[in-house]
Amino acid sequence: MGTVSRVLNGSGYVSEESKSKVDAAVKQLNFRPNVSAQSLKSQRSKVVGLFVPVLNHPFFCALAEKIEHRLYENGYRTLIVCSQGRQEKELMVLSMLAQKRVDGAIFITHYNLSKVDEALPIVTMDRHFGKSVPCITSDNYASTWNAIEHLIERGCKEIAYVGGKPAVESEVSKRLDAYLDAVKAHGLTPHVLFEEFEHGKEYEYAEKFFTLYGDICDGVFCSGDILSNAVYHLAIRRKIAVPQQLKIVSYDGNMRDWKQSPNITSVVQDLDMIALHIVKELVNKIEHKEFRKYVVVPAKLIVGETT
Amino acid sequence: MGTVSRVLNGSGYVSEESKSKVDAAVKQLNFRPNVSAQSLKSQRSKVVGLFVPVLNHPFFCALAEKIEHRLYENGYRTLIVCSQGRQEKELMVLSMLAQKRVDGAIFITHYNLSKVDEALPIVTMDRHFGKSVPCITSDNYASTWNAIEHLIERGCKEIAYVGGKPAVESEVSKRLDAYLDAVKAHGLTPHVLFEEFEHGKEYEYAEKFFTLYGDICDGVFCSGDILSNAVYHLAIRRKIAVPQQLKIVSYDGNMRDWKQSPNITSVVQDLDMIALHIVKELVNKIEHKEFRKYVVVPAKLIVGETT
DNA sequence: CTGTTAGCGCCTTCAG
DNA sequence: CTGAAGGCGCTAACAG
Repeated sequence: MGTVSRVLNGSGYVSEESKSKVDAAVKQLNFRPNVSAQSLKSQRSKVVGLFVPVLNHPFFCALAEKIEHRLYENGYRTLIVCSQGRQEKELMVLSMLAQKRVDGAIFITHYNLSKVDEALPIVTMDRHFGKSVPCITSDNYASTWNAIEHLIERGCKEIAYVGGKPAVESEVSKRLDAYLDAVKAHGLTPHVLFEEFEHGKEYEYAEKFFTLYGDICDGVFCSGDILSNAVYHLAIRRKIAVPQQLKIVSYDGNMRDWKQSPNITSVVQDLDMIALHIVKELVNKIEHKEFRKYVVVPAKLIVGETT
Repeated sequence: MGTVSRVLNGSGYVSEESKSKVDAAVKQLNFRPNVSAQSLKSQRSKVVGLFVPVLNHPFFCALAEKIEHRLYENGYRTLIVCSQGRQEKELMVLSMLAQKRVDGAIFITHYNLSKVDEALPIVTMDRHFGKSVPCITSDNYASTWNAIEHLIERGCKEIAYVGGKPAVESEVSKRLDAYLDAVKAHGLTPHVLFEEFEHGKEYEYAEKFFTLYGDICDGVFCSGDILSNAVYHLAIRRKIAVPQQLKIVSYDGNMRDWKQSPNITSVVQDLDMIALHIVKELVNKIEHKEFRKYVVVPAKLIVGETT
């Protein structure tokens, strides 16, 4: 009956009497409107797809939690997909949008997605899909530059960069740019390990660093928490004193919240702000409002015990 | 048109000719069936709600990833909710089920949920909601017993138990039971810190442990990774040598995968198996098949550098 | 083998 | 202010 609908949605004119009758019946029967029917009618599901490469990871799980929270506040539920590098799961976003299962999608992945229709309500972190796909990122260049200067201030003469190379163009590459520029500006020699590597291979990657630069470097910048952990772990095993002989700076630093030892000096991204912007711009895009295409959130260096 | 539906669903009789025509048109128009309409008709959404207290946590994010993976393999998508102890979000499961937004729900939370209709397709980890709500858990009692015996074998004489007290009855309490029984069996004195505490307060909790038992204990069992990190961290700060003066065993041990230092001796739950059973029993329940009401998955002790 | 039809539950007209 | 009616997109049943 139309009146019921009006009461539930608070739209149109309803007498007080009918209203209370309906309310009573709703409570009595524990009635809840069927969302599939609502979605079918309204063409909106109020669900957003969140695509992450992995979830079992200090950075991604922290960010995912913040995003879920923000989406919830905005009336959206979060449908999460861990793509794990599988093409098939990556492509799912497109069919989920086509099927109207989700109203929009958030991409925190680094894998390739041929070309995406720019009109779709999609937002990315760190990636550029097109001129009108909003991209939220942290201030990779400036914050990495700061981190390198910090190492130099602490006396490092031979600083290495160890990081994964994104499979696609990404804002993350600016960390390497900043490193190279900073090292050059100070007249130091660059030592770079920058190759594609999978999540889960951090230890091997750290071993590679020691093989290549273990004997010459007194400072190292790592592009993520697991990698810096692995480097620290191997340093200890090789009887290299940290920070006396080797200083370590990491991007992310999310394990600081978990009382990890040692407290690794880190460039900490402002996840609250990042989540806020991701959700805000996505909602704007879904609702056809003005949206910002590129948002850069400042990150800050937090000095721990490894420098 | 009926034929289109038959082609897409591979049901009923369709001539080869019509089939290829439809296939061509589908490709041409990039047609995707609207899931809301499908759900409305079929009364099934093929989505499962996953309720976790927090996601930014080594245990929950690891388990969530495994569950998402299993659900995906079974044709279900994962709608994730971090309840963060908020009653309102906890209760959402009921309305999501009533609204048919999800076909079932998985509860990894420890908060209270008055009484739940046992007929609903719900599965829990560690909690008993009712006789016919499947509960998956690891072998808390036996594995904790093993951990305590391990500490004793390593020479500990004064062993403490430090853990959060679940707000509701939970299988997790069996860890304390095992500890008490094991300590008693070996004629040792129990030292227990077992209070309700929030995620994020692990450090304060660890401080409390040191205040109470820091001077007398030479071994400690911690009920989770963040807590054991905090205990280790404080031990180092207080110049207590680990493992020489204080041995630490932790439940979970999920940060081992992230090359954390030190490698903490841990009771490691079999997350693959747990996720497998959670999803299997939930799907059984959704499809009205036979399901197991109580599944206990063995956990195993992995010795690291803290004992 | 295929086209038509009815109905899933809701919301939004449009009459009354 | 309220009831009736149509249609969102799909699928199952039925008639051809």
